[in-house]
Amino acid sequence: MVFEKGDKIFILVDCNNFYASCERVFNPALRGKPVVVLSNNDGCIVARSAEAKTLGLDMAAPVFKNRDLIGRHGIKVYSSNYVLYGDMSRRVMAILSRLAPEIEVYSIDEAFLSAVGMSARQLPDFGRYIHRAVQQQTGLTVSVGIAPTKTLAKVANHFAKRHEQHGGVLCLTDPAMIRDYLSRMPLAKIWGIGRRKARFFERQRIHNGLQLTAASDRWIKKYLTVMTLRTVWELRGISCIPLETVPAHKKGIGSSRSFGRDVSRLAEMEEAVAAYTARCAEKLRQQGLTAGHIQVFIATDAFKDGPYYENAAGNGISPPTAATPLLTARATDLLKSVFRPGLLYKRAGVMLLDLLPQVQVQADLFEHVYQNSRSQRLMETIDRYNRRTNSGKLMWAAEGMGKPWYMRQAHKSRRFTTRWDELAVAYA
DNA sequence: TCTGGGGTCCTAGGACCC
DNA sequence: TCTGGGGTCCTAGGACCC
Repeated sequence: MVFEKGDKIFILVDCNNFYASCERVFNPALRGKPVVVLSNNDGCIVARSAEAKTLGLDMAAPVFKNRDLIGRHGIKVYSSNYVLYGDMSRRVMAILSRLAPEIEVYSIDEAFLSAVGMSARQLPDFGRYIHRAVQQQTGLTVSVGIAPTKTLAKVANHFAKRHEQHGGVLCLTDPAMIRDYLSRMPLAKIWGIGRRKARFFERQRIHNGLQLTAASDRWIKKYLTVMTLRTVWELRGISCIPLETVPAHKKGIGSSRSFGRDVSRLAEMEEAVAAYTARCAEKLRQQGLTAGHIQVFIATDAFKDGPYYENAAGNGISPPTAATPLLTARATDLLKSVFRPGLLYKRAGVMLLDLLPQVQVQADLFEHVYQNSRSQRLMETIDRYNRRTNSGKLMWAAEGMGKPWYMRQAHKSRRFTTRWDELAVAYA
């Protein structure tokens, strides 16, 4: 049988331990050693090499609770280096785009591919070819899961990653084989079923993927959502989630961050909010969008004893804009309306909503074009400079200079692939 | 001392209308 | 004695994903 347009086959390619592997590609001294990468602010563990997993470090575990383990085993610790990971991701996606006719970049480290014009017998070979190509060209190892629905491709990928005998590639097209693997698939690991729903199913004596496929549609719709029903159909082999080769337009663009230390002064808070607004506005302009609504939120430390405060305020912006100074002025006003003196704040964020393409705004609001063009040219110039020099060197004075509230990043590696002065050095 | 950030989607419930 | 019901829009909150 040959898969043609209309026949569904999905190939999920997922990088193993992506962030930790990126660190290792440029630092051979890390081969075979346990490596972990931390979240922003050096708070939690967000990526672990195979060795680190074996030592018992959990995903999303706070670092401070694992200091002992990290010290005892000489585990190498890195702050997140998104410039490096983003660039490695682009390289992987470029390779995959050349290999398959259609690609959906699903996240920084995974993509779904289609397999049009290929026979069922060729699929495993194709999977192995992808595996080899990415390995040779980037030094990163991927797992490949192949199946008739996206959710089953995720299941295949799950086993390809964990069981060495598959060599990183598992093709699930045979119904008996699918049932066999589903019977060994823990519910909480199924795409779309989180911990919460898994617990619900356990109480109903449903313990694995195969049992879930046997549940009745009526029952699922009654107690859960249509989303869960879709997941169940996908597990039964009926494809409900199509390949999205064109990225959907964003509904909101946000930037939020925990502080390196508590912030209680309004002046410092204003700097942080200005900095987050500038970041959002930059992302906005990169995508050729403007925002018609802005939201600001601030929060105290949720982990501390005592009351937790989270306050948000939002407002419409007319006409919609992508100009940093305008957005910052609105954000500052909103901040003042929710800020309470005397509280120790730990986190703040800015969210831009009601996104509208820039061209549309100009067409609709003809009379504003002239007066906006100056600020638009300024924005373009700043963005171009920062992009070209790959730094955020041009910033707004409102962001402040010292940034005493800035997040901790004590273990950052170099930007090996995007900065000449940070290239890897090979010694003869 | 120390616990991420950026998204999506669905549902419930209130307001409002006819 | 008697107190509708259906549609729509909005928002807040929750679950989930990576």
